[in-house]
Amino acid sequence: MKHYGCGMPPESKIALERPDMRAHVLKAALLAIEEVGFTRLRIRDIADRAGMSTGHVLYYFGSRDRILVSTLLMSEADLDERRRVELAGLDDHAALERLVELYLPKSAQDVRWRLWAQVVARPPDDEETLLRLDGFFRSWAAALATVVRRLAGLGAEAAEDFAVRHCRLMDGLSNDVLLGMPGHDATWAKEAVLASMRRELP
Amino acid sequence: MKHYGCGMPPESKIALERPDMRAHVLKAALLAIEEVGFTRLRIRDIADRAGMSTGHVLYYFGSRDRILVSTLLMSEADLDERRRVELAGLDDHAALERLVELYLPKSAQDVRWRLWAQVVARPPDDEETLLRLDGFFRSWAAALATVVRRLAGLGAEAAEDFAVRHCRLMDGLSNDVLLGMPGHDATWAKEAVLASMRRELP
DNA sequence: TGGGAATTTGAATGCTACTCAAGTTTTGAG
DNA sequence: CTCAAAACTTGAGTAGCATTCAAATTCCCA
Repeated sequence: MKHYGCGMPPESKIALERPDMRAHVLKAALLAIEEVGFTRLRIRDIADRAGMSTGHVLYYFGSRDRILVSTLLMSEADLDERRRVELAGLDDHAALERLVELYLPKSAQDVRWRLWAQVVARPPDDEETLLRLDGFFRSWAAALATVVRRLAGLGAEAAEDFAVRHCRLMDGLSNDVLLGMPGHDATWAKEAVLASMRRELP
Repeated sequence: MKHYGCGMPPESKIALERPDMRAHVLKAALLAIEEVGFTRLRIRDIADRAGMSTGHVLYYFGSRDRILVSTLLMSEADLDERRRVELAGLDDHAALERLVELYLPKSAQDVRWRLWAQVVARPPDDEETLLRLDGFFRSWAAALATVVRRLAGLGAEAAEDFAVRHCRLMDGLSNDVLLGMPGHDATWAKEAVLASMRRELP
């Protein structure tokens, strides 16, 4: 677990010397978002919680947007690991439901999903970051494909197609959860996905 | 076509007297976004193009966020009308494809979708605006349901379910288009949706 | 141990949303 | 028609934020 982000010192040639410091800042960022809320988040809030100055945070990450996308990458990496651990101990039926729960936002304030919304609204311009984000999506789809393959005896290709379509569906449903659309809470989203899955699975 | 937004003068009791003025500002906002780009958009850019002061724009709309959400509402209302007109002249098969084209973003810079991304990242807090946004979603789903009902002879309920699922799928795919994910352009998104639709339609 | 590179700071900069006091125009009651 | 209240309009002012930067400190290794 290292080297999440993409920032670098002004005229950099080589990434910074202390990846620990970067991870430390990103954890502070998560904490800050939870405490002050996403819309009120200032770099100052992150710096305070990381025990350093605002200038120093920007020295490592270059811009506010890069802090946020790096925080998302860390958050996805952590959840990727957590998913692996949790699903290993469940039977296929329970694993399917748990995967959906882990993927979807827990509420309109869900930090990981607020970060996604932020990144979609102000996308990074470097391809490497985009590919890393896509990698996490693929990891989710692969995990879902594995589960439904065993669960429904689908072929590899059919399972992959099913998985990708339903991950995209969850992305779409998440928009409404993030908007706080009346009646469209986390439970609604979960039921909608599972209903769609049951259409195709026996 | 009137009364798109939700802003009001400071201690308002009644909405502003000149809805024309509001529509005028919102058209200026669309123009400004196209010209200066979404990320660089300042209220000043909108005010200049509307031929008024920044203070006046804010007098009508209250905040930058409200301008943007109102612009989205206008954009959706226009597209709603345009969809109605265009689809009326097409056979069911062509209408299905055209509806998908109209719904999806045309590129990563698609103004309507950039507005959606912005609104999801900073959601409005008043329920009325949320319900109006939801109304446009429902309108899209209803239009799609009508087409597939005729096209595939589905029952009303099945068509509605099909339509809602595929609109959500398009929402999810749009995220990748907006991100500028390599290879995931407007054409990719369109093909992905149509492929999913063909799975269920004869 | 000396010096260059990396790190760290917080004050300065600059930009932008938002406020406001002061006018101008519109409206409608009488 | 009259005139005062309400609505409208302005641009200068305020405040808050991301970002820059010059200077100070620490680290590294030859």
